[in-house]
Amino acid sequence: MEAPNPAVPWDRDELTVGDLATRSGVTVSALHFYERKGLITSRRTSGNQRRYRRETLRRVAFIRVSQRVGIPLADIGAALDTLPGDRTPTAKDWRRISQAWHDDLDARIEQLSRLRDHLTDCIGCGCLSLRRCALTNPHDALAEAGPGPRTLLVDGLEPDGA
Amino acid sequence: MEAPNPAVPWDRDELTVGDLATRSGVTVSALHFYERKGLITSRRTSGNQRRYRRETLRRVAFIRVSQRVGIPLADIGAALDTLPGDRTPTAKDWRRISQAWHDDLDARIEQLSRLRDHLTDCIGCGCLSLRRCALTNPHDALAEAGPGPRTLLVDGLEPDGA
DNA sequence: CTTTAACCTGAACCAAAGTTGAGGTCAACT
DNA sequence: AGTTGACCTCAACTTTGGTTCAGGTTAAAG
Repeated sequence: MEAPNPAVPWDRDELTVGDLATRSGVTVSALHFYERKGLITSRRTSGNQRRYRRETLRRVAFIRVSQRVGIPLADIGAALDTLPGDRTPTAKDWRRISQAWHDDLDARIEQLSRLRDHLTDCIGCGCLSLRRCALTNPHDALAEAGPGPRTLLVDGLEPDGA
Repeated sequence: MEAPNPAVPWDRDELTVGDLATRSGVTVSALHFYERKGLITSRRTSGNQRRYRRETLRRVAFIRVSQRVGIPLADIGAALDTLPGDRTPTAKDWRRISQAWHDDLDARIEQLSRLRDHLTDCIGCGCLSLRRCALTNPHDALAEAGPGPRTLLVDGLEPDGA
């Protein structure tokens, strides 16, 4: 409840983009980028400069942590959109949306572990490319992930003698 | 030892790009792409068409398996470059270079697990953005990975009341 | 001999997550 | 009043792993 400045230029206890950059450890260009993507928002001063609420610091922290966990920005944005718009998010809110990342992480760890085990088998048998190897089997559930190949591998390698 | 054709057009037991595509499950455009990147090689017929040795089938299988494990093409290429150039790679050769992926996979699983455990802590404490949280600590070894931020987070969030 | 399928090259385009640069404005200090 | 330094926008460029398209050639089948 301090005296508000008359021409709304500098509401003290808002952050400039530079402040936010320094304190979040994210570059200014990245903050602009996040804003274009709708992950954070700002008001503008009479001089068209951005001013962020302090709460934004926590949002940016969440974004960075999420990226570190391997979540794409689009998904992070979708999660942030589930936060209440009418009030400042609480610890409980953050806890809720973090839980989703935890589950995601679990799933990815499991998937990588399965992949590793298959790879171990393949190393053991020395084939690493054949129809009896799970890694190259298009009917394996793992084959569904990832962009690109129509199918992973096809029969007929072994008899060709390569 | 069948009779070789006089004008070298079709050495029977080489593969056309279409053959290779069908049998490896990789599109023709991707094969062209791999070749531009030096991951596979071909000879050309008198009519400028590609002909692949059967061995290439195994190379392509290795490429796809490696991608599935999450290795970038550049690294796959580097690994393939360590294969002997003077003879057809043996199962032992493939075993050797696959072992590197296995170790890589192990390391990534471990890293993700650590990340998950940190996240669990953060969910527990409800902070998910503060200096006492390992996930946002720039001095954490995990912070070294990934492109972009100069540092992950900085002190002073908590007292600001966001 | 003609038609069609497969092949060739090169250029343009896609997504993600930004960075870099040009050209211009705003704000604070001297 | 002038000079910094921080800010603004918009456009172009980066990397990775390809795809799609246009325009042209080759090869196999009828």
